[in-house]
Amino acid sequence: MKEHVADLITQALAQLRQAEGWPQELQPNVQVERTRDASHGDLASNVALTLAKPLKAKPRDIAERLIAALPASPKVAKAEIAGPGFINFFLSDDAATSVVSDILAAGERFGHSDTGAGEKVQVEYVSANPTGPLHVGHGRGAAVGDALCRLLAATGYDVTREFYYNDAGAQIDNLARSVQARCKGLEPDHADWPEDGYRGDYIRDVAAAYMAGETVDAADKHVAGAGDADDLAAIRAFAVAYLRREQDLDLKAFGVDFDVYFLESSLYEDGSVEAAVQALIDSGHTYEDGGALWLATTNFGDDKDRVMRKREGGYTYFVPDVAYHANKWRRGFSTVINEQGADHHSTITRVRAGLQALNIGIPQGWPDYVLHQMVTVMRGGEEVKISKRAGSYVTLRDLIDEVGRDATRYFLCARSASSQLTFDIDLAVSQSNDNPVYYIQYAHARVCSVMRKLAEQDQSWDVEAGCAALDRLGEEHEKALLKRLAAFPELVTTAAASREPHQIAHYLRELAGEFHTYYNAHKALVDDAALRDARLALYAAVRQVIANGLALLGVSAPQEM
RNA sequence: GCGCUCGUAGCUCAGCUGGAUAGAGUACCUGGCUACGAACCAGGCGGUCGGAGGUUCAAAUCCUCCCGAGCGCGCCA
Repeated sequence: MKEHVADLITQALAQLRQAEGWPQELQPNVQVERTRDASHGDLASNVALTLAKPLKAKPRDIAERLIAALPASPKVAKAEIAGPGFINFFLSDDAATSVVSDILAAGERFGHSDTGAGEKVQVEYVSANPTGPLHVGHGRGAAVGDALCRLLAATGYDVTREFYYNDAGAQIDNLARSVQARCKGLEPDHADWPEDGYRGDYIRDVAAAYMAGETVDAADKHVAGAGDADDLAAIRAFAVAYLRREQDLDLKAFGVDFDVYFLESSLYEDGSVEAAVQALIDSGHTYEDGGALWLATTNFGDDKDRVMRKREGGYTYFVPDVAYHANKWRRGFSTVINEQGADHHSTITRVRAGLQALNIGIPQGWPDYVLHQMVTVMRGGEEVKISKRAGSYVTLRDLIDEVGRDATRYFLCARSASSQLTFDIDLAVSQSNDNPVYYIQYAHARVCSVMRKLAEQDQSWDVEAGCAALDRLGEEHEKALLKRLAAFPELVTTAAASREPHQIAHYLRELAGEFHTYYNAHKALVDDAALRDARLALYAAVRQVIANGLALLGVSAPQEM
């Protein structure tokens, strides 16, 4: 509809270039937007305002001529000048109500598009180190990353979801030593406890399982506890498998899946790290200093050069990271989005610099990043920091157990990722009008309930009858709903393009609110059969869009609550 | 000190990427179930958009400088 109106304006402009002698080179970018205020019509354009300067004329005069030159359209009832020179368009009744039949015809695909044209996109998210349970921060990454994948898939991209396991670094050695210490009965405050060891209670659980000879199934591996407290390699393998399993269970409970689990260790095993190092050396951007090998990332915009190989030997984390991203590029992902906590933002410049240094055709600014800020958890007006399981932070499992999957997912992706998030447990668990998740789900359940009621009254309704009677919709509340519903497809497109799932959450709150208002103002089950059919069609359309929107967030749409 | 993010109603946050009178929820006050589900609705109260300049027809939005908050700034990952 936006395109249609923009097209009308463009035609009017073309005519005025002829009739009024307006300059041929006058080719403004015609913008048409949905209005916020119903008194401003359905769509509005600011072209006249942008033309005022080049034409040296008053915006309102220009608007007047444009309106006079607009071709007639069955979709537009009227166009009028408003304010400083806006042109407001009021849709015809047919054009406004047609969205209902569109929605009911498209079903769960309404709002979906082929914008992405099948382009391969990879989203890497969560990527937690296998050194402990997932915490709230990982939960935010999981909720945002998953919603992002759903948005991209809905807009026609071929999405690969990937989880990167940092299973090869010093922290894993630290994990192994921590578990070993527990195997030997040491407590974190003991003099022989490893420096910077992991102190959480879960380490004790891992040690106990190892000593008891339990078998852990994680991914495609089966690892049995050897029960030998002196076998560090065995402890290490067992601990990693154990914690991976725990994380997998957390993610499963959260309803988050991945297509690829990529192991950092595999980059060492298959020679990718060595190959990347050699390629960087060959690029001429490396040098030796102080016994270490450096990459001159300052050649690519970094504020200081970075160490690749330490004086004592061994590569820094940065090197496999470059190898990993080169691997992503070679797998054909023209777009890669890394969803991470903002505390890792400093790696962005250096990874991109490393990829530029490789000189294998990777564009500058590749890959994309979506960074989420910290989450603080509140309960009873106070910040919660302690978790029984982890010893130091609130785990994702704690949250899911306490407030449920739907509320957790909704709260974690309902805010813009770039803002710090306060997760209010009291609000999330409240089954009352305080809780936006239930508010939205309730709107969906309400429509289902009305449909059930209809069946109880032994009456029937179908899409065809509803769509045939749409001209009966004319109440202000109905117009508002129609307008809101019509905005959904472009919302999905812009939310995907700007990588902002929270836009969907915000939209759903508004749609649900308008539906509840309408529901209270007008009954659907009226004696006038045609009016009833039309209103039920609108109900069904609202239900469909709520279901589709919630699906993009990974939140369920219950039939009853 | 440098970099990234943020600062909007008492509180939690939107603000469609520069548009019209800055919006929701919550809290507080007032009303509405003999009702297609009250997990709901209607009304009221509440703002120098952190501050100051600048850009232009138009700035919460873009630029500069301050103030404040969070996160980074390792031969850790």
